Amino acid sequence: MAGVRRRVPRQADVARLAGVSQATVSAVINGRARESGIPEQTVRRVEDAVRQLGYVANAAARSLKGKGNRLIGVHSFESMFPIDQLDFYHEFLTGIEQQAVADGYDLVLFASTESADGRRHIYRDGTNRLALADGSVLIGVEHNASDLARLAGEGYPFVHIGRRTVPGADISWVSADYATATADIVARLAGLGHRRIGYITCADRVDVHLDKEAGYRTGCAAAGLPELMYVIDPGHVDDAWLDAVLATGLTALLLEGAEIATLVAALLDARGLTVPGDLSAVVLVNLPAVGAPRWSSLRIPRNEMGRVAVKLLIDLLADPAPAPARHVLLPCEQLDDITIGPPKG
Amino acid sequence: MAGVRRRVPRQADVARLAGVSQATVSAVINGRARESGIPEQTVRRVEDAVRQLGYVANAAARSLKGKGNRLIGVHSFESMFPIDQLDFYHEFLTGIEQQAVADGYDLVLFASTESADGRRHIYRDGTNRLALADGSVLIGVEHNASDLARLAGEGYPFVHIGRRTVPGADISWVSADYATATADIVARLAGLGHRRIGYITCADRVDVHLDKEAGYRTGCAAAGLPELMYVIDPGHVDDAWLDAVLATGLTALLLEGAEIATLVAALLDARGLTVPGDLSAVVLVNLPAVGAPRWSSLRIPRNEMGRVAVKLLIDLLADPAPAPARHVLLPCEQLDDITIGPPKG
DNA sequence: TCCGGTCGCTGATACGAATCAGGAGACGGT
DNA sequence: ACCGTCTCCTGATTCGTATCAGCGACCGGA
Repeated sequence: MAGVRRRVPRQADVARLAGVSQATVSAVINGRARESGIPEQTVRRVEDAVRQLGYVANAAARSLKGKGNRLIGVHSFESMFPIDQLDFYHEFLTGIEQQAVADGYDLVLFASTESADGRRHIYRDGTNRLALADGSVLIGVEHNASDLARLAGEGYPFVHIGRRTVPGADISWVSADYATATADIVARLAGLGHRRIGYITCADRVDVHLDKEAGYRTGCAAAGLPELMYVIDPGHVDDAWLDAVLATGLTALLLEGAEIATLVAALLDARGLTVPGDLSAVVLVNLPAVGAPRWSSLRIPRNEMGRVAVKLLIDLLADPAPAPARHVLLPCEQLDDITIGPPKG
Repeated sequence: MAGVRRRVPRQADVARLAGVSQATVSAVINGRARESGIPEQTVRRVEDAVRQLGYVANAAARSLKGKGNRLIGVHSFESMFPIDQLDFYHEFLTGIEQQAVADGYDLVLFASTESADGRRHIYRDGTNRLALADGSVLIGVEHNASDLARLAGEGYPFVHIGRRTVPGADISWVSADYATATADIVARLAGLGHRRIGYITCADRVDVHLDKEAGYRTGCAAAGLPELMYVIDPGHVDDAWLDAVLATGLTALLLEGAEIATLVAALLDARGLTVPGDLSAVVLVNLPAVGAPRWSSLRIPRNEMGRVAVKLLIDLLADPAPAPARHVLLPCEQLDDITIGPPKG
């Protein structure tokens, strides 16, 4: 850092240098020069002064006046770059960044809101730090319904990545169309001749799980198949449980997540059962590269979700009137067919 | 965003409800009640009013009043979340985020500065968007010396990740101690009996490469070994080249990067030579999980570099006087020994 | 009775940018 | 000479919060 650390220049400094008033500087900077009847020559003088001083508008002052500062917040309810979830946030962020680049926005990653337990809060010490940004994209499997409701109640513009329903609040979100994807998979299996398709899920279900469940039901109904749902506690699944499940004559399995898939894969393996030889299987999430069986799965369009969330948010920002919440469902591809086959026997 | 958009309450509203002045509300909210001599009873009245109205401090007004935004910028000279460089930025960002969390800062990822060619600039239209943040961390293998010099000249506080020397400017940076690590590896190989240790590098060397080169020279000098440097153009390396190199009696190789390592590995493989049986090899970068030979390599402490960069920046921010640039070298571990062995024969 | 000293607050002001009402000066018309 | 109009700009005010100087009331001591 060479040289003297001069005070950050303000509009007043620019004005002094250009020999005009602060109000004129503001007009020029905000492109209101023409309509304010400021001649080209003065505009140039101001612009030169801006360049010479390296003036940049103070974000706080700008948003205090109710103006945007081309800043989009990104808030997650846990650390954004955790080692063990590298892929998870990364893909969303990629999409978010791409769209921000395209629209000329910068991103604010809210990190200051983390409390001692590692959770992140929207409201902290009575302040809503998100207010610094023009609007925010919220991501997170976890969520704090009351914070979300409060944020929506304040009229703060935000878009949630992942479907979220909060009683009493209408929230804009972008989600993957799990329901349709799941129903399609059921249809596909039914088309191959499967008559008894099971769905294994976990006990603490949030919105995203409910979507898949609904899709499963729809798919079964459409194909005239029975619903065979198994709500399990991953800690208490053993051979006996598998026996009971297989005894019902299942020929195909949908599995809610990577953890469940890993568990079931181990049990099947111990039993000497093969996939898809003995049983077809599809996992309803993006599988991590390691630590999960290599089964057919869904491709959740995380990059697109990030992009669309930002696009949607910018739409909301452009609309000065309080617009109704908007919801976007993005199609969810089914990834390869390696563990889908005809029913055995 | 449902419902009536009622005005967000301010301190004045709280004050009216509690029957005190706005200044009193401010004092209570900022924990200055005791020192301002406000009795417990009044504090409670104010707190009740805060709860009743759901008052939340306006972050913009707050930081307008204070001097900083508690915003740290992160600028890279290319897209921050590129698919093909996932690991590269990710680890730095992890460290940066961790330290930001620890110190209660938020991060601004500058995305708006990207031009059509995908490069990112500090100065756009003559203005410096980085000024939005209190200070910034710059990352990037590429760099624009004149932009850096200008930024330093303006007195803008920043820390570069990776050693950078720019003529005429004194730049704070955090780097890995490549020189020591490289010298150590040479010493280690010499200790195993190697007498002819080669160093293969590329033509367009920047600061980081020069550090390793210096370390190599130091190591050779300390062990009394000859310097055997090969500056190659990755596009023009073939069997003939390998013949020439091997003819000099090399028993160990240091390789500048993953690309060079991959290339040499292919040539050795074609020749039926094994590592470390025929030749010991160490790569002087973090190797990617795929697309490179699994050779011994350096572990570049990217996470720590990110953390220390933020810490250093916050130090600089805390110091109102123009501090001299500061430089930090972090130790660089050598990762496993799988391709290091005694010289053949 | 008057002075000095807390206590418990309040009023005024500053932060930096946006906005609006208005004003000085030039110019043309009568 | 006077009015109206147009051009080009300025002063004053606003946003919500933090902070500081200071003020009235009350109390104890002389």
